Amino acid sequence: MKSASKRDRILDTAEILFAERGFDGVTLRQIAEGANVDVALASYHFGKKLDLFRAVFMRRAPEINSARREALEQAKQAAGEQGLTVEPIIEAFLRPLELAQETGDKGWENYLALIAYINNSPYWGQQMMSEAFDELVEEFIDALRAALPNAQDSDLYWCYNNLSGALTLTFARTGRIDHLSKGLCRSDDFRAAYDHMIPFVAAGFREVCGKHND
Amino acid sequence: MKSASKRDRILDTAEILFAERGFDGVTLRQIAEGANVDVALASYHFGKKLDLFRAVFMRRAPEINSARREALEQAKQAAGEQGLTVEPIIEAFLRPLELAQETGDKGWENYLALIAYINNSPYWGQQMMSEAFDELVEEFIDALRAALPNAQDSDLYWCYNNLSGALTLTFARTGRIDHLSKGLCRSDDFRAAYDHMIPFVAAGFREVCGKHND
DNA sequence: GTCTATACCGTGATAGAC
DNA sequence: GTCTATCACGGTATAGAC
Repeated sequence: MKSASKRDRILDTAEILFAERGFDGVTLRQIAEGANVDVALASYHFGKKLDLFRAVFMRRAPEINSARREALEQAKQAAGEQGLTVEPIIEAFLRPLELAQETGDKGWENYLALIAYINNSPYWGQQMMSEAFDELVEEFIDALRAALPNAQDSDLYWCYNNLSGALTLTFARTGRIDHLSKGLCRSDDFRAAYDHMIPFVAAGFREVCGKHND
Repeated sequence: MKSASKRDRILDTAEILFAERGFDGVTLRQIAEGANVDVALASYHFGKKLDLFRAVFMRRAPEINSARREALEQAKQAAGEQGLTVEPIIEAFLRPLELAQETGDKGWENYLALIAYINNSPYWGQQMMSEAFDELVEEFIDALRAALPNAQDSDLYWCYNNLSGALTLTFARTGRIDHLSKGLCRSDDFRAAYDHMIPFVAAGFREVCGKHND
């Protein structure tokens, strides 16, 4: 937290703190202290506190979107003529997030926790999440619609809601599952989380959206 | 917000505000104003701000736990000899929450949003959620273990994690699904949410935890 | 352009007087 | 059981140094 530009250090520190304590739980002074810069520098670069928050949130969103888009494209290629099925679509939506962990980049882990905070916040949730991710989510819904031709649209969206909730709780890494399972599961084990989430979610989609398909 | 005792008015107002803005997003002065009491009265009754927060969170937890426990008991009765299957267990876990909406009690809706906030917060999450709900969750895990005799324990807990995330995102009523679905789904329509969540989650459990059962 | 020091003024939580 | 007073801390604007 010394080598990067001051502007980046502010973003990095803010990311950590916002992820941990939310928007209101963090002060600009804490961020400045963590980034080793003057209090006023955040305002200089980003304007109001909320603008800094948005800047942190929007910074990494495009990277997630392209990684997911690329994974979906590759899955389409691999599927070829017969078209995509549910499982690889879900896989393409989730697996790119695993890389965030594998690279050992703490910044990414914090960023995912920040998504969890925003996605579950009635106050910030709708507006920011939609702005950052809805366009890409629509592409995945389209793919799912094609894979589940008898699905009603409302069913698809409700199923996506289930997926989104399960995913972002994992992002939050609250440690609750560690305690509940007496150490059997660790909430920071993204690999295990996705290994269980993908078949879980795929089965859910098929059950709810594939009924008239039997 | 005038008839109840001042102590209750503080709890009710705090519940609304904490649900909307989280712990740090709310001030004691706002709570006092909303409850029409003096600023210091909250401290008198509850001690520190965090103690008030805990009091709000712990107030309704036992009611949820008994409603769920009772629903599980009834499902067991109904199943009789052959024992419970997955679906009615999930149903018993989720349907009691629907009553919160049907009674039109805004307090309950706010309380559920508060659960969403806590469940997805790395900072408050593990400790408070576990204290309030883990004992009962273990009873449901036990029931699921019996219904899915070939399941590994870690699989059960990961699946519960998916359930928990999907459920609490619904609690949060962020309005995102409204926007994403262009009005087709409404995030405050708990009935529809559970109608889709129950088969979704049940299928997920069977898929992940029933594999060796085929 | 990038950054620091400082000052402002409103609001925060809380202790102690009433 | 209630209200007041206090004081630290909040975000932000500004003036000017590098």
